[in-house]
Amino acid sequence: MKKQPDREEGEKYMPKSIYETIYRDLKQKIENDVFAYQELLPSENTLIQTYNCSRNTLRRAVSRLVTDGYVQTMQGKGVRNIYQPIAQTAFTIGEIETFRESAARNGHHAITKVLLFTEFSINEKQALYTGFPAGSDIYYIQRLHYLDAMPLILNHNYFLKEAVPGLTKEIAQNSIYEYLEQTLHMTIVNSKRVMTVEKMTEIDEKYLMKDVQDYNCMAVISSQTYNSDGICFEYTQSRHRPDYFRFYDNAVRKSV
Amino acid sequence: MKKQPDREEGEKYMPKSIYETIYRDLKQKIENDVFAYQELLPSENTLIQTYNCSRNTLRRAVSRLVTDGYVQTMQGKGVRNIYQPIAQTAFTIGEIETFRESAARNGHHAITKVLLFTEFSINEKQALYTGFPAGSDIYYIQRLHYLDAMPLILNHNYFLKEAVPGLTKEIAQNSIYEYLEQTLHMTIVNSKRVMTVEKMTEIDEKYLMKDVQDYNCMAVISSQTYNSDGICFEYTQSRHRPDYFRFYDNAVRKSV
DNA sequence: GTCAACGACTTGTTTAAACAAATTTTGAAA
DNA sequence: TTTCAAAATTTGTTTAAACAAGTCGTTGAC
Repeated sequence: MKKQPDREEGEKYMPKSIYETIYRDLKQKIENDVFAYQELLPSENTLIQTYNCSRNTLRRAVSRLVTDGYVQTMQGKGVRNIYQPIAQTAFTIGEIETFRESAARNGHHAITKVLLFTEFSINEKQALYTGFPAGSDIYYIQRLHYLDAMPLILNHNYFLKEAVPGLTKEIAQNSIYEYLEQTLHMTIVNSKRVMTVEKMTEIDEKYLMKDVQDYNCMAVISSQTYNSDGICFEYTQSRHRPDYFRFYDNAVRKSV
Repeated sequence: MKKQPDREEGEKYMPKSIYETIYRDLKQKIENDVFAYQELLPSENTLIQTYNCSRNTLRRAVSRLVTDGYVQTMQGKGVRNIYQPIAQTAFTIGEIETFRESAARNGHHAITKVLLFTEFSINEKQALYTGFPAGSDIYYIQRLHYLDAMPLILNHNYFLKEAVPGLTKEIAQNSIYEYLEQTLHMTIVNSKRVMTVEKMTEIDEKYLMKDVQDYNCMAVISSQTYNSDGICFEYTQSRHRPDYFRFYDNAVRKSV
């Protein structure tokens, strides 16, 4: 695995680094049962020969599998496969990906409906929970996300206007992130999220919970997203229909 | 930063690796505003001289800060501090830590009450959601966790008996994890978790939700925990009082 | 046969070096 | 002064090497 080919214009995605190529290959092998659950993967030395790479590069790939909860390393013993496929209800969160991407990945059909598209300036109260300084000009968008014709998520988006110029209702109806990345060439870096359970609002009731009996709460994910300039350009509150909400996570024990 | 001293018996914790020492030092400096929000940290070369370590070791420390959402690296520019302190409601999840540890870290007083301590064998139905093979002998424990005299969490613990021998009601009342680590010398490695919102049960109502108005849901975290032998020795369902539940997370955008 | 020591093999940590890629600074030319 | 190209500085990727530490099987002494 000596060199990676350059990526061409419009070409399908290809990992730009060796360790990521190896990571994806191992991950795919684990998902497809090439390595059995609870069995040891081939040793570092073996995999180094398989991929013809250096030890550091291989270890870098494996360490990502560890944080994904796919494998577990044991000093002196080896690397054990602890991956088990999960029964998916509607879709899986866990990375930064769009509703569309997430739906497609799980074989569903996604539609987005824009309920409200407007602009205003952040006041003192909003500054507290959005993290934007008071007085900032923002786009405020309410969007309803359908999965297979069923409304599942109500999003309240706040986009910093100076960081995301030219946003329109049409873009919001398709994919805002596609616009950010493809047109504005923005690079999304990370997203700080807080998950809570909140009581249903009238808007929730009207758009999401008509058919849902008994529940009076929503699963809420509030997030602040940063781009590669270190600017927090988005605050979003995602209100999920509770009976279809699942959030997956893997926690690795740090040395105590 | 040439060598780390050996850890002595009963000594207070000291990181056993150089990169972790650096990670902790930088983290603490960020939390204490030694580096201002949105400012660049000193460059790699500067920090290498500061800590007298190699570039790889320093970069390893910084990469943990990235996954923690503390900093953001920008090729050609530098490393930007994006840490902002969070207003904590009751406590923070995000790592594998005990209720006691979590409470203490946030300056609260924790009490645990054992509601039920029993043993049985897993049946077919339970095998589905616990992940234990049918027929496994397990301890089943119901525990109520109080924070500052307020009941917040109701835990349903399933411990694999052969992996966790000698568990008693007394241990459950104190700290099971302390028993696992100190007495059984077990090493906890990782924990796969799923977060959902579920309707309140009679038990929830009886123990947790007497004073809580209007909510009819619980925040539920179901987790499977693995030890260093690769054995899933624990399945736990944690049912949280919704108005005090917060789950923090930082998602890093992987190359798209 | 038992047990300890050794060696082989595993993953974990650290250093060093070279090159790539992105950005900023410098400085010379216009 | 402005402009542009080169140089310096920054982080990103990869290789190589050495040693540490944990596990396991073998061997040999008893």
